Amino acid sequence: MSQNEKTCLIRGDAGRTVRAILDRIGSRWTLLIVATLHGRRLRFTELQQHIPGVSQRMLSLSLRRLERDGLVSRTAHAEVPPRVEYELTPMGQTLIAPAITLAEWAAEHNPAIERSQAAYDTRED
Amino acid sequence: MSQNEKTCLIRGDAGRTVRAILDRIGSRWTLLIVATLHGRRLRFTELQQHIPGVSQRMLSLSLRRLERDGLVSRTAHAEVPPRVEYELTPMGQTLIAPAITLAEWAAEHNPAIERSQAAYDTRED
DNA sequence: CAGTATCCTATTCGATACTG
DNA sequence: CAGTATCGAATAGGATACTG
Repeated sequence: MSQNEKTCLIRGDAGRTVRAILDRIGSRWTLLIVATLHGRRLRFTELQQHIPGVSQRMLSLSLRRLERDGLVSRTAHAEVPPRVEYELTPMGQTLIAPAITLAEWAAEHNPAIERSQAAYDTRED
Repeated sequence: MSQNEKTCLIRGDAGRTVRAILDRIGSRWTLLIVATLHGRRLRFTELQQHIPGVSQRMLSLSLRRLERDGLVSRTAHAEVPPRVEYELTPMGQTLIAPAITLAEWAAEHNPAIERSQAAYDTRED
């Protein structure tokens, strides 16, 4: 299968799928949460401490969405005070690899992108 | 390098980079434009025809951002009526592979995600 | 043809306060 | 501890009209 055919995954019928995924992982905190949960289970407060800047509200909303998508599992222990633990589901773990691919691209090309932006902006001034 | 170390690409200092990238490709039309330009150069109107639902405004804004990032090049021919052609830069072409990786993940797991969502929603009713 | 400008709506997100 | 509710600011995005 050529790369050009594969590109249809983004453009074609599956394109709606890709948009649906990007609507999720494109959300500010989602990918960060998945990466933070990689290889361990954490409580709500622990997650919040590992992810600087996330508000209770956004952490809650993002976790609920990830749970609904079946990427993260939520385990509430019947204790006082309450204890809730989050971890990646098997499907959630499969997202790690593509996420890393994207991250490596980002890390590799970011310097060039920033140079391009700077050049563009000085031209436009 | 272990996958756990690589995950730091998402969480660590490079994490800001990843967010910067996601702020771009996470934008509704960006990835679609890149995929549409894969292997060919197209004019503004042609792009609009290939990407159903995109408004002039969003196509323009997205192209300007991609151009600023150095992922797309814009060539204006000095003619009447004006003719402007867009194509991927070499760096823009390197984005195709990671995008496909993500798209393949999306295509493969979307059925399971939709089942999970349906199950979650009926539970919550 | 290839845009930009303007207006308006919807969604996202942060801050704060409150609860089982 | 682990959230939800509410409010307001910022941003994204669509529709329409106008221009070099």
